[in-house]
Amino acid sequence: MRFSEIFIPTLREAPAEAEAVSHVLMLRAGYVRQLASGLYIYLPLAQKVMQRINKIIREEMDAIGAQEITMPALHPADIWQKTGRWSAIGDEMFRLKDRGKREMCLGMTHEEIVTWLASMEISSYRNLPQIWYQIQSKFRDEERPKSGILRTREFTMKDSYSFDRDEKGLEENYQKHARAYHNIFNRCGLKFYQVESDPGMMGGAGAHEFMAPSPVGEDTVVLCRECGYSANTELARSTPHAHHIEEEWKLEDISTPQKRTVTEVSGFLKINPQFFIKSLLLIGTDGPFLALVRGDQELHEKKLHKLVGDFRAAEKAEIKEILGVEAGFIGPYGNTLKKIADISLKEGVYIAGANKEGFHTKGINPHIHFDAEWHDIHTAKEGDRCHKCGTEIQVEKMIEIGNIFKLGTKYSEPLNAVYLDENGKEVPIIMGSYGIGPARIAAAAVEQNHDKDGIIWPQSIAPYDVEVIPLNIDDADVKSTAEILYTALKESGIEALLDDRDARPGIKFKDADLIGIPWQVIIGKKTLQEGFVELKSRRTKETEKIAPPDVAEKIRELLVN
RNA sequence: CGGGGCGUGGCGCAGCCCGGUAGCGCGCCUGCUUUGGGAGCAGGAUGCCGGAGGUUCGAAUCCUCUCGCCCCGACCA
Repeated sequence: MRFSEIFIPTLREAPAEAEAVSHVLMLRAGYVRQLASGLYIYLPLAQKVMQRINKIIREEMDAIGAQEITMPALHPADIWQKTGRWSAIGDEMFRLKDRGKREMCLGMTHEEIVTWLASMEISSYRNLPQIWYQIQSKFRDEERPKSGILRTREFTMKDSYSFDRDEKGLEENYQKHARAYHNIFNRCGLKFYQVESDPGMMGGAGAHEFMAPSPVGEDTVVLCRECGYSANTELARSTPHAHHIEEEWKLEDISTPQKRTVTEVSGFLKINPQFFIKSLLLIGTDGPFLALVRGDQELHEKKLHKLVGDFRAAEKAEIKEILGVEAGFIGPYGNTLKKIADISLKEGVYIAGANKEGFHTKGINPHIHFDAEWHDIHTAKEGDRCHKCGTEIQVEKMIEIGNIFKLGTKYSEPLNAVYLDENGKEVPIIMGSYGIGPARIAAAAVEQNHDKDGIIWPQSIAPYDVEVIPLNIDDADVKSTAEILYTALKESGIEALLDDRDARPGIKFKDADLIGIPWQVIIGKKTLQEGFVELKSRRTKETEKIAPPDVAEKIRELLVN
């Protein structure tokens, strides 16, 4: 393609609204433009990148036997009503009515639709297993779209769905997807991790996320370099590092006037927060109970929710009523409330509220002074130890680029997607659902591959393989060499962008670096008189002199590796 | 849903407090010169100052309402 014939509106300065590096660069390099909050237009270069990403996705999906289909983006409400998600999902779903006043929505995902299809068409175990996938638009009325194309209200997603007779089949298809995803993200040149994740409202038995490390990521992931444990902090387990005090603490109430929070009391007594018990009075479905975590830890509400179901924080008046003292002085010692304590409190001696206005109790020994159910209910953080091998864990921000879910029968049961087994017995289909965000692959690739001058695309998903840059097209030799090389490259099956603009060298260099095509062939008058052109790596900026006839061959070699 | 910020030529911004002819840089157009890292000179075009009301002789500027966008937190199927 010729630069003069492709629309690449580069910007010298970054628009003020962009914050994330990938957003700034994709705007500046002329890849995308914003239509409205969370709605983006993909310009020609971005379109090329997306096509290359989607090609890789299709190849790997096809390789595991997945079959591409296309489902509507516009859905009738009744199917969503049958699974309960019509009401379970709130404002995040775009809803509308058709001319007949029938309720409709724009699909946020396609479990309902694909399960409806399965319920209509699959009747026998002979029809199973199946994997169906599509690359389709999804709509989510995000409360806060952000970071350019990372979190938008309309986006394309590769979503696939597996249908099996039993758990064993599901497990096979789940692992097939995991392998396909590894191939896809590796081929796209991303650094990524497969981590355990919370199935959330997708429901079901198990889930993993594929995460690309980046400071603009919205998820936090716990990693153990030693044993490989990796999990989203929304469920990650860890063992907070145990601390021991030298001196013996005897059980005593100490005066802590007006000191309520752990930070205040810890500062007042000059004792580290890890020797405190943070006591939270919560109201569950069976009444009030205390949740206890170590002073330097945070309660993980999702973990607690899994243990006890719905709960809420007690109000001020309730605390006074139940414990006879105001928040800030409550503690586990000296009451018979049900207690759920974090495992980090199992050992050691602690200070906690004395359930007495203005006092804390020092010397509380968990096994002697109170009973509790022991669980991991803290939020894993940097410095904690791996719960599997004891190594210090690391915590990193990451972009979610894909996920895989074991759904089980969550959708097949309500939508009556069943098959008859060999015995003529009706059995619900076991399902899995698997997503990839192609735009997030692109954004993550830019986040992970850029420098001060612009984007550095991984070869496989770059909009073009090579950019040919004649520095002065007024020079007949330079111009004709560029044309000859451009043609030769094309004939070798290499996708080339020829900067045929009548522009100064500086502009061409700057634009080329911004756009980020991995190889540049620079044709300058002086070097050409010596019989050479230059081949430059966008990433390393290293330059090699090559005779023009050898260029196509050399680049083909580079692309293979 | 809480908190903060911003809307002025295509882009980045100043002007707003203290009301009085709408400015700067970049980009764009024309000509000449230039050509290895965003050129120089000369000339030129482009603004319902987000929108609606109000105050005033007069509003980009003051007041009220509204719409949009961004950031932090919460949420995220």
